[in-house]
Formats: sequence, structure tokens, C-alpha cells
Amino acid sequence: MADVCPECKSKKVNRDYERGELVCGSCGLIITDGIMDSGPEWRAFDADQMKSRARGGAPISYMRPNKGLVTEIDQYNRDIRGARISTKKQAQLYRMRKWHKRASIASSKERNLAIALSELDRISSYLGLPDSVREDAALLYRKCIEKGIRGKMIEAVVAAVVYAKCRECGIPRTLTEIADVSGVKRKEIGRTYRAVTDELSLHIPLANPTYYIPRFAAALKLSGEVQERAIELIKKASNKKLISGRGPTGLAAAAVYTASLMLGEQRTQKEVAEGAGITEVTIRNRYKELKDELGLKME
DNA sequence: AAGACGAAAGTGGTTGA
DNA sequence: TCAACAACTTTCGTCTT
Repeated sequence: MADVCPECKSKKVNRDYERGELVCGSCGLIITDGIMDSGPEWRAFDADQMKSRARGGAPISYMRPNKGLVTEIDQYNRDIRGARISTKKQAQLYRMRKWHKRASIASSKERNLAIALSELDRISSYLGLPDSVREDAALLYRKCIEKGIRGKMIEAVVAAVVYAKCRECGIPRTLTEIADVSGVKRKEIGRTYRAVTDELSLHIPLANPTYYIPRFAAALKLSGEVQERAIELIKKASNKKLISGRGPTGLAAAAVYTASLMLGEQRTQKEVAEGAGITEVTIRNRYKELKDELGLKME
């Protein structure tokens, strides 16, 4: 991808995946080249066509594997009246059991995967994730299955692998956002994420606060200069060891807030907090730290 | 009246014994 | 496994613009 702003030739182009936009970090121009449209690739000209072409399908909960209805061949070699059955028949039953089991295991795995992949599709299109991430997440999901992540809902594992891949690829998505679109509790995703990373011994770097800045700034309709300034602030703060232990979103939000003040594009703490999905108080605390530690003076 | 600020108490998660 | 702990949130009162 040619990440050069056509307007000012700056190479500081930030990607905003949620909106599918490239935003120039220097002049704030929104570059529309190479945008991904997450909408359907077909068109519908009337309601009938819409109906026949839409492939969204029913909510995932209707697609549970077998809905608990299963066929089993029991282990007792008795007929319906309780009488023993012949050795020949017993051998036949043994073979039937064996194959029946194999068949149902194979198909249950397939069903599981089918559900997981459709859920993955759903989540990633809600989050506007690029195909590459989606593919990677699918691969990771398969690995999880092979490793036998147990006792977790499919949806939770899917959400966890999506979160993991987002972090790995530097695409900022918070746990809360993923929880909102997946219908799995944030806590549960966190737990599952941990289980997954432990089990597969993945080492995923901490989210970098600067990744969030373009999104937060765009949500508040702030210029490219503010973004630039915010990123600068984060960099300075990281030199001062202000980063460790703090939530990356809080820092990013505080940096955006501070930058908006410095450049006279003021936003209220409440607005920034809402855009970033955290509270004003946290912004205040981070803002105070930034101000104190960096010795900033506002005009 | 709205926003900024800060204190205090509560919550969920991490860590170390 | 449990308690201590840090980060964050919620709530609320006060100050500033």
C-alpha cells in the first residue's frame, strides 16, 4: 500500500481500520484509495432480490451443534427385551459403535468449525477487520481446536483469537469493543484469551497507545496535527517511563485530549472519554501525569 | 449551567506467598 | 488459594468559566 499523502507528500499516513480510511498524519486529509468496503459485493434492486441474495443467516445461537439431539448405541449387548444377543451380532454392534463414534466426532468437529468460522466472519465484518487478519484468526482458531481448548464456548474462543490477532497486527480493538459485537462478556474473552495464549505459548506484545490515536482523533473530528502531537506526547511519555502499567486506551485518550488543548481544537473530557470508551477521571489522571512529567505549559 | 477537578469508595484483575 | 495491590470506575461535592 502506498502510504503517501497525495496532498502534502507526507509519509505519515495513519490507518483507521474501523472507518476503512487512511488519514494523513500531517494535514489530516482522508485518503480514499484502496478502501475496503465491508458491505455486500452484490446489489439488490428490489425486496425479493434482497431476500434471495442476502447471506447473513440466522443468529449463531440457532446453529448449535445438534442442539443436544444425538443418536447413541449403548454399550450393553442386550436386545430390547434384555436377552443376550448372539456373538455374531455383538461383533456387528461393536463395529457399528466404532464407526458411529468416529463419524459423529468428525462431523461434530466440522460443525464446530463451521460455526466458529461464520461467527468469525460476523465479528470481523462488524469490526471492519482486513481479510488477512480474518484468515490468521481462522488459522489460530484451528490451532486452538487441535490443542484442545476445552470448556469454553465457541464464541468466546473466536472472540479471543480475534482479539489476539488484532493486538498482534497492531489494529487497535479493545476487549470491550469485541465483547459488544460478539455477545460474549468482556471478562470471559479475557480469560479465554489468556487460556489461548498460554496454551499455544504465544507472545503478543502489549498494545501500543499510539495505535489508538488515529481512531480517537477521527471520532472527535480532530485534525492531523492533533494526531501528530498526541503521538509525540506518547513518545515523550514512554521515554519518561510513564507508560508501564497504564491502560493503553487511557493514555491514548489523554494524549488526544492534551493535544486538542494545545492546538486550540478543544474537546471536553467527556467527549474524549466517550470516544475512547473510558471515563473522564482516567483521562484526568493521565492528563495530569502527562502535564506534570513533561512539564507542559498550556496557553 | 456546564465543564473541570479531586476525594472516596467500589470493582475486577494481577501477583506473590 | 488467598490476601495485598494497582488501575480503573462510579459517585458526588466543589470550584471555575
